[in-house]
Amino acid sequence: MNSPSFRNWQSVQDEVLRRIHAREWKPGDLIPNEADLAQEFGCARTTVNRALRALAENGLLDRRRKAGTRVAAQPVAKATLDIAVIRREVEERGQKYGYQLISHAQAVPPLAISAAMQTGARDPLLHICALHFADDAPYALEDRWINMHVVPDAGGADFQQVSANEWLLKHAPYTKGEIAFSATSATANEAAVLNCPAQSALFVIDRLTWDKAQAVTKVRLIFAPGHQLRTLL
Amino acid sequence: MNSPSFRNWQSVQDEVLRRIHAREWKPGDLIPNEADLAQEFGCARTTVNRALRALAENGLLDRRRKAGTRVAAQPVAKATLDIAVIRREVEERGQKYGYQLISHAQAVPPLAISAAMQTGARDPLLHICALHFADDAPYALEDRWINMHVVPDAGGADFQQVSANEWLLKHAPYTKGEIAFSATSATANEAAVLNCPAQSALFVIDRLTWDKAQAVTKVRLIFAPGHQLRTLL
DNA sequence: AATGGTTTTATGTGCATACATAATAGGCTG
DNA sequence: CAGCCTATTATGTATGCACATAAAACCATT
Repeated sequence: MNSPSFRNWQSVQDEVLRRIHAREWKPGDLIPNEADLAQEFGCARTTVNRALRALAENGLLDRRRKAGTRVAAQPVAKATLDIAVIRREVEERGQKYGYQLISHAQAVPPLAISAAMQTGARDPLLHICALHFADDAPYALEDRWINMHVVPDAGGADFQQVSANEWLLKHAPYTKGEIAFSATSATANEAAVLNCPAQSALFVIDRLTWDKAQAVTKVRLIFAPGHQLRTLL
Repeated sequence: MNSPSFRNWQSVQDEVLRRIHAREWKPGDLIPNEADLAQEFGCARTTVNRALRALAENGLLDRRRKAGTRVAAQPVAKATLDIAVIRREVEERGQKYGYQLISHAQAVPPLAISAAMQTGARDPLLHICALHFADDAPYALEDRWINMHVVPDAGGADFQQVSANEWLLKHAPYTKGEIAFSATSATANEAAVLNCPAQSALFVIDRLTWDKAQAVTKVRLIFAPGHQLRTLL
């Protein structure tokens, strides 16, 4: 059986994947180098490189210069979550999106907030609370602090109509951010707003975004009971 | 100001990022085509392509043949989570890892499990419960079902010593999987094992992996209170 | 045997060129 | 004007070549 010739990087990738799954190359194994594979597959080294690089980005291969390429011993599953605007998230489930502003004011934030955002302990920030609906049922509660020094325009925005979630994406660019997922027990207030029993276990997303060295906004999204965030591996 | 010449794809990427952040190219805008950019930057089109492709993979650009490249209107934040083996997760926090098997038996699973795994309603599966520790405190509770038709070797494995979590990664390859994050309220049993009050809000990861068309394993990881899953954007 | 410098090697990247492919735009025909 | 066909265009990718770079392996010196 002479090599059936793999002429594009996708098919090279598929063949490498096949060998990994078939355990011809086991976790931890060193695989042949690019030049050899290229010859075996009857294609250019660039093509093999492209395929292997893609697999390495997905965490299935470990590559190091000179040391060579080996099958990842512990294939760190890279779950790529798409965190979209809430409106889109709801609409993509085929539900009707609704939005209601709860409060909107300048205030000096709790220390935990100003510390995380690295703003002065007495600097006022714009504080916004809003509720997102899916088919008229509460979907998520948004509790957000905005650094007005970084986003001065936010003062003039009409958060009755457009959610801060959406407005910021369009008007406030960020260079980096961090995101955390956790669970929280519903406070009396949260339970009332989300229309669920107090103490319910709720799924939470905390996000903090930065523009260079300045914090742009910190937001906590608390989802109604039963919410799941899913993705494929 | 003559172009300072961007000679590698990283610097091209940086420059494109700068323009996006500086709003020279706003969300939704069509940006110049690869050939033009290549000329402007004084590099080959291949290099520009590499840079733009990487940005598109990160969701910052939308590219379509002939239609061109535009800045993503709603930069769907792609959070890439690294789901590692629990032992590594704990050790990377600088804590001591511990593991204890709770139960290990063949049993006919609840309907919800056999349905999700698409096994026969009366087919027995291998059921494993175990507890992971960090610095001697309960860290996560693992509740797992294994399809022994797909992983026959699992019968002989010593799950007293090695966690199923780890054993499977090494011995059972999978071709695809799904993962879901949510919150749950601690049952009396869970509370006892995790050493926390009943009704505590707990963070949960559900994972189901497949080898081709057959389910390999379905696992629920319930974390001790306060657990956060974090990543950078 | 420890040390430090040099060679070797596998991956990483850039470039010029060619062709493939998707999708729009434009033109032709009825 | 609707419908179909064709030309155009931007991205996608394969190739051969060259050189860059990291890191392991080797060797010589002390």
